[in-house]
Amino acid sequence: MSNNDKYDVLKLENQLCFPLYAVSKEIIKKYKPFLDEINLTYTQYITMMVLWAEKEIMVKDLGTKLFLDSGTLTPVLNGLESKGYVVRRRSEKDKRDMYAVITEEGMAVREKAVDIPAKLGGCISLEPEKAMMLYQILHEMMDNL
Amino acid sequence: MSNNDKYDVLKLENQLCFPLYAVSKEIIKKYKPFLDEINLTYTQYITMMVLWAEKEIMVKDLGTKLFLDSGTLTPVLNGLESKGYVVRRRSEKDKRDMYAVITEEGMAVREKAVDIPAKLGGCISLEPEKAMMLYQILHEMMDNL
DNA sequence: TTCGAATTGGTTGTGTTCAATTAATTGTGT
DNA sequence: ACACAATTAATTGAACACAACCAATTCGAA
Repeated sequence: MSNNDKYDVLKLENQLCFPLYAVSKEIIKKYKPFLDEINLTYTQYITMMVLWAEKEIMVKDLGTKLFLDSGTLTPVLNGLESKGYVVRRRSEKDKRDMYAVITEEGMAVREKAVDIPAKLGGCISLEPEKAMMLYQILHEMMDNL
Repeated sequence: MSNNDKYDVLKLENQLCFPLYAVSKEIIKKYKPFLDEINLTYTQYITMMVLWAEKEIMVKDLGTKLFLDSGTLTPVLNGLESKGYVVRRRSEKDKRDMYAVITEEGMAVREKAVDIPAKLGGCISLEPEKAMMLYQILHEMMDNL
C-alpha cells in the first residue's frame, strides 16, 4: 500500500482549497481576451453584471453580493465612472449611503457582453451534470460562509 | 413560467466562475488567523507545501505546480528566504535554472502547520461525499486548463 | 562556428484584495 | 439636547497576480 504519515494532510494534492483557488484564477484568465475586447476587467465585469440587473444599488449591497469590500469596490467604481458607465450619488435620506447608478452608456455595453458566457463555455470542457453539481456545491458553500 | 431573456446569461446567479472565485477567496480568508500564528501568507503556505514534499525544486516547476509565474513567485520566495525557510541556488549545469531549497528552519515550520488542515475543516461544513465530488470535478478541470 | 530562437528568472506597471483606520453621519439612551 | 455607539464609504498599506518586457544563458540549424 501507499506509505503515508501525519504530514500527508499538508500535501498540495490533498487540499480542497488549492484547486478551488487555481481553477478560479485560470478561468478568470480565460475571460481576459474577451473582456479586453469590451475594455473591462473581470472585477469590473461582475460589477456590471449586478448593475445591468439592478440599475441602481447601494455600494454596501454591491459589496455583499460580490463578496468585496469598499477597499476593492471604490477603485473599481472609479474606473467604471471614468468610462462613463456608472455615476455615484449620495442618498438624500442618509448621507452615509452611496448609490452606484448605471448610465445609458453602461447599459449599452451589455449588448457587447452578451456573447461572452457562450464564448467562455467553449473554452471549458465540463459535462453538464458535473457543471450542475459544481454549481450546487459552490452555492451551498457560499451560503454557509 | 419564469420570464427570461437573452440577458439571463449575464446574471451573477447564472455564472459558474463567480461562485468559484468567491468561495476560493472566502476560504483563503478563513486560513488567515491560523496562518498568522505561524507567520505565513496563503501564497507562502502553498509554496511551503511543495517544498516540504520536494525539499528542492526548480522555480519553473514550482510555478507549474502552483499555477503562478515568476512575477508572483519571486517576491514570495524573497519573503521565505528572508525568514530563513528557503535558500536559492543557481544550477551549475544550466545557469538559467534557479532552485529553491528548503532549510532546516523551513522544515521545522511543518510541525506547527500540521494542525491547520483539521482546523480549517472545522470552519467549513461540507458533507464528505460533496467534498469528494468537488475535489474530483476541480481536478478534472485543472487537467483540462 | 555563428547567429537567431528559445528558455529561465527577474523587473515593472496595473489592478485587485483585504485589514485597519478615518471621517462623516445617523441612531440611541438618558 | 447631548454624549456615545453604530453605520457607511473612503483611504492607506501590504501582499498578491498577471502581462509585458528584459538580461543572461543555452540550444540549434545553416
